[in-house]
Amino acid sequence: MEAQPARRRAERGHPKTAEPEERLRDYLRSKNLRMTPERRWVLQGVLSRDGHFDAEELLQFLHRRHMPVSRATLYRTLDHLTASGLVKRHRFGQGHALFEHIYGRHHHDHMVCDRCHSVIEFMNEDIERLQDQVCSEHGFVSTNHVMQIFGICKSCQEAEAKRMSMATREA
Amino acid sequence: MEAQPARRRAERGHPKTAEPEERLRDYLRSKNLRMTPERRWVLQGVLSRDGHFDAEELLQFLHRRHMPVSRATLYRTLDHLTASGLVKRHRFGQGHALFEHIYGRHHHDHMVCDRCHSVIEFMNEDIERLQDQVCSEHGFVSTNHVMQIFGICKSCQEAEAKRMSMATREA
DNA sequence: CTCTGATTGAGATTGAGTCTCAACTACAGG
DNA sequence: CCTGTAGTTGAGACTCAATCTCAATCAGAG
Repeated sequence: MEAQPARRRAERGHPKTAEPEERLRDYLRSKNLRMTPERRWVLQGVLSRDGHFDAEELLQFLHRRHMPVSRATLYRTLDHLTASGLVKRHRFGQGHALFEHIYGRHHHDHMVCDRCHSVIEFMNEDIERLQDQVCSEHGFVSTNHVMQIFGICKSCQEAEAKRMSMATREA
Repeated sequence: MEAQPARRRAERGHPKTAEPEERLRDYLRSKNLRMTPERRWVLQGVLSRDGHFDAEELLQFLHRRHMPVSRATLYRTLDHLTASGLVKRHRFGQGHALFEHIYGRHHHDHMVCDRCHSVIEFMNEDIERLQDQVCSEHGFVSTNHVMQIFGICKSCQEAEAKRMSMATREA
């Protein structure tokens, strides 16, 4: 919320990973952990992905890019990235977890289509405020929340409507 | 929302499972599925549990009560109960799914304590209304939603505060 | 440069949940 | 009350995301 020091301005042109890497390093240091090439690679991979991805997908991506990280290390690093607030882990109904990097992004919630599994992001200040209110009513200190609305997205509804009208015409 | 037929009134004294069983039966019939002892047992077990439970726990409970349902059948039946709107499935962070029966209960959301894993239920009309509003803004038809707030509950905060003050006194 | 405790990866392991299939059974229709 | 058939069950095999093991390796403070 405070004004950025002038020094920050000079960094604008830097590679996108420089600052988050610094943040990861700080986190690691605070836990007596070490920066390693593998952790750097995972961070890079995570930042390069838009939207939601799963661990397997990221693993493939890293291998294609000649950043050979083992599955074990990938999961371990995703835990650290989550703990350091650079990444968020989701569980949308299906089996496995999905991740998204939240560095430099605003908080948002999700609508998930039960048909096509597409994900719509949204954010509503009023809801957020009410959530805080509910928490304080219960003396609960919130560190995080998820809100997922499941249903049918607009285009799936339209597809459905079209299919219905076709069927009716035939009869 | 309509007035109940007079016939309903006479059922007040019936065992708690009679009406939900009817509802399950209707659902099964609509899908060309059959009512079986196993499905009845699972329904009974589910209704007898307050709050959240996992599949394994329910399995043990049923076996103790001499209602020997296999793991496969339990999962299959929980799917049907979920589809018929008698049960809700949750995934609070941890690995496995938790269930709760929602027959005769009002919709509610959850706060989950990261320390002690206790779950606080809450319900806020304003939030619900805003969610509907967000959906209609996106032409999204919602069938279901989950909202989970993670953080530290009141009693864990107090425990923490006490521990801190002890530590300080020592130094 | 050295030493120590953190880190890594291959592969084994876990565990929730699903699948298979032969034996069984609910129930609609005689 | 039978009978036929299509749905149901359970033991155990299987899946697959995620975690664990442990010997070899390495980061980084001093």
